[in-house]
Amino acid sequence: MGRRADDGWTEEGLHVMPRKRPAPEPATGWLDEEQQRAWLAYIKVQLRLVYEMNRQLQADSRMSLADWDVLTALGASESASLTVTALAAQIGWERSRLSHHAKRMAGRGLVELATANSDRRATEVRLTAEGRVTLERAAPGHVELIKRLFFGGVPRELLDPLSTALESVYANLLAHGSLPPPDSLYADGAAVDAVRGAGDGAGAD
Amino acid sequence: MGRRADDGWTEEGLHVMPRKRPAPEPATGWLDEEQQRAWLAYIKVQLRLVYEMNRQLQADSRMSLADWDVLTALGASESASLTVTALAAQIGWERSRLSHHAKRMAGRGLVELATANSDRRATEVRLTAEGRVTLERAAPGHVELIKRLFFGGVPRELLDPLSTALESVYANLLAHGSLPPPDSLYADGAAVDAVRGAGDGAGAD
DNA sequence: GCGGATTACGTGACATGTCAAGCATAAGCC
DNA sequence: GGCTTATGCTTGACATGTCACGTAATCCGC
Repeated sequence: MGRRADDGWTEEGLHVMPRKRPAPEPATGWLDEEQQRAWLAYIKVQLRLVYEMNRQLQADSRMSLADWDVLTALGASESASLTVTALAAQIGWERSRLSHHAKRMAGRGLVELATANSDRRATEVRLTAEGRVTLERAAPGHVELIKRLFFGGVPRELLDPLSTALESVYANLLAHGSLPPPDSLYADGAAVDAVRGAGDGAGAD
Repeated sequence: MGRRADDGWTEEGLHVMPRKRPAPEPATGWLDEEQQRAWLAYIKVQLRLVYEMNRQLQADSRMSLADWDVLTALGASESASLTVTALAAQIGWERSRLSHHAKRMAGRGLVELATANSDRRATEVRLTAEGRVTLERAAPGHVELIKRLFFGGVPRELLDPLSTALESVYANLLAHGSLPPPDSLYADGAAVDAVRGAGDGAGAD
C-alpha cells in the first residue's frame, strides 16, 4: 500500500457538475448541489478509508486488505474451510483471483489448499493454525481503526440516518445495477458477500 | 473490471462483532449493533459501486476508473495540462503510479507527456484532442450512472444527513488518520484531492 | 558559482488482478 | 456404458500498482 493525501483536498477537479452551466437540473444533466455535496463526501471518505485500512493492516499484521477479507470469511465459517467458489462468492471476488491469491497465501502459510472429498473437482481453502492466529491478532487493531476513523466522526444521532441512506442506496444498486457475471459464478440464490467485516470471534488484546 | 455479486449478500462472514460475546461495548471492543449496521451498509455500497463504475466506463468508453480520474482532473485544469506531481496530488495517487499509467495512456493517445519549460525536472501531462473527446463522450454516461445507482436510492430528506455524516467522517479521518507519505510528496498545504468527480464541462448528450 | 540538500521523475522487480482458455470430474440422458 | 454438458478450478499472458532506488535539475548558503 502506499498512497497519501496530505491534509485536505480541494474541491476543484472533483467537479461533478459543469463549470459553467447554471441549469437547475436537466433531469438527465449534472448533479445538483445537494447531490454533489454528498457525492464528494462519499468519494473522499472511500478513498481515504481504503488507504488507512490497507496501511494499518500492512503495518500491524503484514497483511493486505485482500488477505483480511479471505481470513475473515474463513474464520467465520464453522469448519474454517470453504471451497473456492463459496469463498469467492462470500467475499465477492472472481474465482480466478481467489485461486491466485489463495496460492500465495498458502505459500505464506496462512491457508492450505486441498481437493475436497465430496467433489473431486472442488478445492477447499482451509485456515491453518497460523492463519487463525494471524487473524485473531489482527482483528482487534482493525476494529479499533474502524471505530476510531469511521465512527469516531459520526454523531450518534446521525448513525441511523446514515445506515438508512446507505441501505437504500444498496437496495437501489441491486435493483438497477447491471452485473452480467464475469464468469458464470453465483447460481441463482447463491449467498454472495460477507466482506471486510471487522473482527472475528476471539482475538482482542 | 469483472467481478460479480449476484443478487444479495449474506450478513454472515461480514461479522463485525464477535459471534458469541454479549458485551455491550467494551470501549475497545467490537462494533455495537448500530455501528455494525452502518458499517455493513457502507462496505456493501462501496464494493458494489466501484464495480459498477468500472464496468460502465469500460463498456461505454473503453476506459478504466483510473483513466477517468486522470482525464477528469486534466479536463478540469485550465490548461488541460498538469505536472505529474500536481496531477498525482489532485487524484490522490503516488507519482510512480501515475508515471506508469500516464505512459500507457500516452500510448493510447489520450494524453501526451512533455518536459516542462519552466522546470526541466518536471513532466507535463497534457490532455490530447482525442483525450478530451473521449472524456466528453464518457462524462454524461458516468454522471447518469451515479444519479441512477447512487442517488436513485437516496430519499431527498436523507441527502442532507448523509452528506453531514460523511463529512464528519472525513473530517475525523483527516484528524486521526495516520498517513506517513509513501514518498515525500505533498509539501505542507498542497491541495490534494479532486477525485472521480462525475462529469466535466461540456459533454452532455 | 561550487557542493550538498531537495525536488521531480523514471525504472525495474515484483505483487496483484483480469481475461480467455484449458483440464478434470460430475451430471444427465439414451 | 458412452456421449454431451455443466461445473469447479487452475493457468498463462498481460494490465496495473507498489516499493525501493537511481538520475537529473533546482535551490541554498557561502
